[in-house]
Amino acid sequence: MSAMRPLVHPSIEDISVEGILHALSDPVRAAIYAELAGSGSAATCSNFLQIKERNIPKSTLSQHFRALRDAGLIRSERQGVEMFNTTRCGEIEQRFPGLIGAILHAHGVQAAGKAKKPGGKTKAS
Amino acid sequence: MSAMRPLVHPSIEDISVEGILHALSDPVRAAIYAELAGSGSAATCSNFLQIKERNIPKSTLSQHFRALRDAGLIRSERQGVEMFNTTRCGEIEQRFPGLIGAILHAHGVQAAGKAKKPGGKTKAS
DNA sequence: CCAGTAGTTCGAAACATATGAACTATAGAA
DNA sequence: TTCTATAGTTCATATGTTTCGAACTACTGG
Repeated sequence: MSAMRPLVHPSIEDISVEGILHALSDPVRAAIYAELAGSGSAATCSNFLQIKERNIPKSTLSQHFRALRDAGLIRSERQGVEMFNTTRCGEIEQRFPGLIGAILHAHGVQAAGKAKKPGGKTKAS
Repeated sequence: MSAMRPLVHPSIEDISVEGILHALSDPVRAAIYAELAGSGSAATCSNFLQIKERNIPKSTLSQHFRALRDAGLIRSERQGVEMFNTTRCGEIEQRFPGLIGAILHAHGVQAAGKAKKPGGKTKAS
């Protein structure tokens, strides 16, 4: 029982901004996506069992990859026993120019800031 | 009982990309924010009781404004019995250049697309 | 002080997310 | 072919988040 659904990728027109933002608003998914986009090459799920100094259970990782796929951010293809995941940056750039670049850049800025002052807090109003 | 907490705005350094993306991944909040950013002027909560052809209950609206405020996207100030809300676009642009612009632009692209083909769907793979 | 308006808080229901255990899918060895 | 190992998925459930009506607070002008 409980068949394994075939992989579904939304067509480019069905990709929504809300979906993209939601998918990338999770720190683990953002890190996975940044890594995939940065390397420019394909990677398997289990390359990310350790990320951001955390251990992610593989069931959770699987869900994260599904979220990225459903949002239209990545394309996943089975090759033997593994899954190869690549970003769909190019397509998304066509539809929403500058979006992915700005988000990745912002994540970079934030990471750089954290590295400089590890525990820094300033007053809020 | 149940005092009313004073308004809190995160300082610019405590604003996170994840927080911004999460706040703007909700269609209602995205619409509110786009409106605020587009007009460039202040607006009260109840200006948005109708938005995107939906009626939003005011308790829900209040939570949405809180989410935007906590994410650092807007600044709210009480003036008499009303709240005046303005975006913090300028500050965020300093910290995360291009981010807000790209998101607002993407929302614009998406709205334009929807207007053209109201029920259009294409094949998924 | 009273009534009216703007927004907030509370509590419960509806929805979403994370994770261990059990599963499917594939490859290669025996 | 059957057995074993590896990679990922699904399911059940516990935990967290979101929504929204009802009741509240805060302020203003009689």
